[in-house]
Amino acid sequence: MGSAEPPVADGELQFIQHSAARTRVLDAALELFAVHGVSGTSLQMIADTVGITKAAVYHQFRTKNNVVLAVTERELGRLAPALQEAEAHGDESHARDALLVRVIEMAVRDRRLVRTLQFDPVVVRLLAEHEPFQRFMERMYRVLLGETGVDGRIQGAMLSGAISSAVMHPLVGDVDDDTLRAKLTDITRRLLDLPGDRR
Amino acid sequence: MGSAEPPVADGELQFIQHSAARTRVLDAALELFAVHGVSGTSLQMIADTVGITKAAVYHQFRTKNNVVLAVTERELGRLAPALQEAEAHGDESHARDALLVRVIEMAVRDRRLVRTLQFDPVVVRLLAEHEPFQRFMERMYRVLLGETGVDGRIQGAMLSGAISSAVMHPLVGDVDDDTLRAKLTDITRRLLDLPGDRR
DNA sequence: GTCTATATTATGATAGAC
DNA sequence: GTCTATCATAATATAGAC
Repeated sequence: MGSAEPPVADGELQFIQHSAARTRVLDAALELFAVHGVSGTSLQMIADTVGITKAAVYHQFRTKNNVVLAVTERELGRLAPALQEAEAHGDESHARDALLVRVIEMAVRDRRLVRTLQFDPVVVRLLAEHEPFQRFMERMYRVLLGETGVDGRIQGAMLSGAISSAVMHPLVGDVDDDTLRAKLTDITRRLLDLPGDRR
Repeated sequence: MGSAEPPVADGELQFIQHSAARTRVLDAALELFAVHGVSGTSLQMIADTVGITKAAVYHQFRTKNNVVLAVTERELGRLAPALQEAEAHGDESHARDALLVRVIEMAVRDRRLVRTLQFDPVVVRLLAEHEPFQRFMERMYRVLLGETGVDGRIQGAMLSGAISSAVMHPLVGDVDDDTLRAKLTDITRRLLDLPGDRR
């Protein structure tokens, strides 16, 4: 591992502070990923967006894959504090609700990024292959769903997709953030209460 | 428009019969798109999977984009009969339910393809840019949602994502088709009834 | 319908100067 | 931290023979 690059996705996911230059690259990459997908985004496009050359990007990240990793890690890591708070919370039901609110908040605010983080094939493979990501998502679902039988897992899958889709779907492109957040929170809460009133 | 290629996505979406050679290409393309995404899939990969050369693929489709178009058109077109039936149905509520069942059926059966058709950036752009696709999706949502205020659109966005996600999420990878279809139908019906019992 | 061969451009990646 | 220059490879696409 080179001296320029921080450890990538080993240990627990957390907030990671990047240098200004790296942050510019990651911001540009994320924005481009959202529009063209990861595979449809070249390092040249990223470099052009930042206003530097490819070589300068390679000074910050050894491979394109490391850019994808860093982006995914950074964005997922933004949920880490909310997750930790929820896990520390005494009341299970309140913890779930609090985390849900934070997840919806982030999804609504960063609508454009949701498709990339949840559905891009490259990111999906990353999430499946790297243990820290898996562990993080497991913790998320443990809080959001409680114990996970078949019903709970189907429910969780639907929930995650419903939230994602609700913020990125063309149907709701013109709905403002506040309205969307409110409706989404409301419907999601009811969805979680559906099968047998599990509260 | 060349003599070898059929009209692509003008007029209404419908079942389209392709030649055996074209069908082989489209099948391979769809399978590869599902794994690597559209941008992550090259014509070389498609050719290799079919067992022919790139040139042979180009004999069937003038550009890669036309392959993507044809794939999208073919798969979406498979819902056309169900949509027409539903539109012809007298009772609005029964029509909605019948279409829903067909959509879920197809989503569950072709789990691997859902991510591509619903979320791949290239396909999403296609759907947004080509009128026939837009018109088709409008008709789908008209039947599934009835009149479309803000609430209905948010609900529709959630519904589409919830179904998609429920069939493609790692959480439900080991759930068999029958179980998944049953639970999904059940939860979806309840989701549609949620805000103010709109039946 | 499929092939070989080729043109053109873009891609991920590296070396070394400033 | 950024640059110019370069490399090897892979991409989309075409021409023309069988």
